[in-house]
Amino acid sequence: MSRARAQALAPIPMPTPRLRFAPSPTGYLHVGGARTALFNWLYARRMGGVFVLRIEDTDVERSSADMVTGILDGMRWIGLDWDEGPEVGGDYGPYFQSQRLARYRELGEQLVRDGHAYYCYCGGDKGGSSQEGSGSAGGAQSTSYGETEPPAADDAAWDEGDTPRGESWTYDRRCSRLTPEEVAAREAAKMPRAIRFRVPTGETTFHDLVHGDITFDNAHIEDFVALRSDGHPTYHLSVVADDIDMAITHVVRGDDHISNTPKQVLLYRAFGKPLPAFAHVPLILGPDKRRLSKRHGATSVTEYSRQGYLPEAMMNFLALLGWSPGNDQELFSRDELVAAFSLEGISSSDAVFNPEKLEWFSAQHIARMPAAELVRRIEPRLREAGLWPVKWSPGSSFDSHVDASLAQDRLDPGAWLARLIELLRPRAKRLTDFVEKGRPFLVDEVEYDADAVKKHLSSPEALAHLAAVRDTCAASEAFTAAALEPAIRALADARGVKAGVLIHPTRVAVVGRAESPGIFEVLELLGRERALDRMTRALQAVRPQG
RNA sequence: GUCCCCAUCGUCCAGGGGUUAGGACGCGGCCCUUUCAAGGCCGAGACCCGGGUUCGAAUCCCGGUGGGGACGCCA
Repeated sequence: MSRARAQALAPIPMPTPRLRFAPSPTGYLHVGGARTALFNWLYARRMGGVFVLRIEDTDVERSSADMVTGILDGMRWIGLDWDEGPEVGGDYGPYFQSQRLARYRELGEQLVRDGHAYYCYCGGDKGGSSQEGSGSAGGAQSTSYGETEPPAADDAAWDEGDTPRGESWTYDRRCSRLTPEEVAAREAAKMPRAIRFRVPTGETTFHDLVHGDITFDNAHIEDFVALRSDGHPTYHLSVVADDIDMAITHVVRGDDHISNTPKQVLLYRAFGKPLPAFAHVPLILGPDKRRLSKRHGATSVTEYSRQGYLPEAMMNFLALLGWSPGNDQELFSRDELVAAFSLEGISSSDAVFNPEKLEWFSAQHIARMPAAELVRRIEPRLREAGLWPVKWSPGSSFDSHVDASLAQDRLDPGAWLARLIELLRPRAKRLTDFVEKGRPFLVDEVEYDADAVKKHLSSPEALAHLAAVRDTCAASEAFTAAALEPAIRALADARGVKAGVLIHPTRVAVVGRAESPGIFEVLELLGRERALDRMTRALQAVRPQG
């Protein structure tokens, strides 16, 4: 606190915050990565800093250009833009690690020269690891069922050997002890060599903005490979090299990187560079509390886009998954999030992804979206479903399949569509709902739901009511909700029934379903011709059975 | 197994030495109502356990338990 005061008195020039999101293009953008990107972006925007997008494609085998495109699209969909990176460039490029390989090699050699690393000729396998435990045959870790579980009671003997049970298999550093002659011999033999970092003894501590100080005993840190024998860097080297070269000030990433951080801290020190600020954000879990993955269903943001969730909702939802403004506000626009965001608000415990709440956010953002914008978002979906009712654009004429009587009523297609959307809006959770619930208004032939017909349109009484309603509607001078409602209510009185008794069959007749927006608005929107026609046809279709 | 992180309603969060422990999603009920929603109101629902510090602990400390993550020439 006193430091903050001192700053207020005599501002220390703070470098512009530079944050980055550094996805590996080995898969689509999933919600966990999206949230990490979001937190970085929010903080950069909040602080007036720079948001860098860097593609970590050093794993040539698993990376692909398609995935890069997918990730970029996913970020754009959520509403994240980047100041430096693919497609926009920047002063610290290139932003693909595959284009920075020379730099990593240079840095790798520098580590060796400075004594922080050494050449390792052990090859791709783990040769030189600790001996296998006496009981473990095979050594295939992934099928560890029986042999990794020692006998419970008489396990004292397991602890006696010089390879204590449970010791992690760390590289035994054999190549670090090679004499210059031995190294020369191997070089002469052109043996492939990797560069391994020489982890010093002692402890490594770093400060984490969400977890506080975290300390690791270096004894638990392996002499990790920094540069592979094929000349490609490992993640640790490339990340540190780039974060240094790109002047990254804040590293905000998933909790799963905490155990990588001490290795990277060691690299920063070996390079003689100051550490960035670290903030490790909690992970997003599935309902089973395990790390979110494909088997939990949709995890790619593209999939949520396809399912019609609003990107505003996704951003809002993701922001609140592991972060809080400190009060009870939940609904945020993008600008409000930027204004409210702080690293202090990030929580330290993992969060379970709750699709139902995401859907609620989506409904809330739909409810708040300006009408014109909503139409713009819905249009491509209606077109795709063959339901777009306007020939060219809002303001021109209706497509042929929409009732000519609408044109007679001198309704502008854009206005008509806007009214339809407003009727649907409070019932919509996703953009797909507008297609689904709007369909009866946009087709020539309604599909009749069998259950609805059975329930509301099968009895002789219901059909008689429907016929009466049709006649009343036909007689109504104006085909508007305001005119139809009193007329139909009066009809109900005259027939000695509640209005609902008339309305149910009418609804099923005109939209084919038991649910719809208010029936009077529905009738008005449908227009006289289509509404009467549907009632008539319903009567004809059902009568023979009644 | 080893190391690291974490622990408030089912879920997401707020709070935090003395509170009727707050909000949201979901759930139940009521209101509104022509249906379905939306909206409004009400309700059920939580501080992991054990020690310690303290007049007082959900809150601070320690231990346990539980959960998660990491232990690659993947990122």
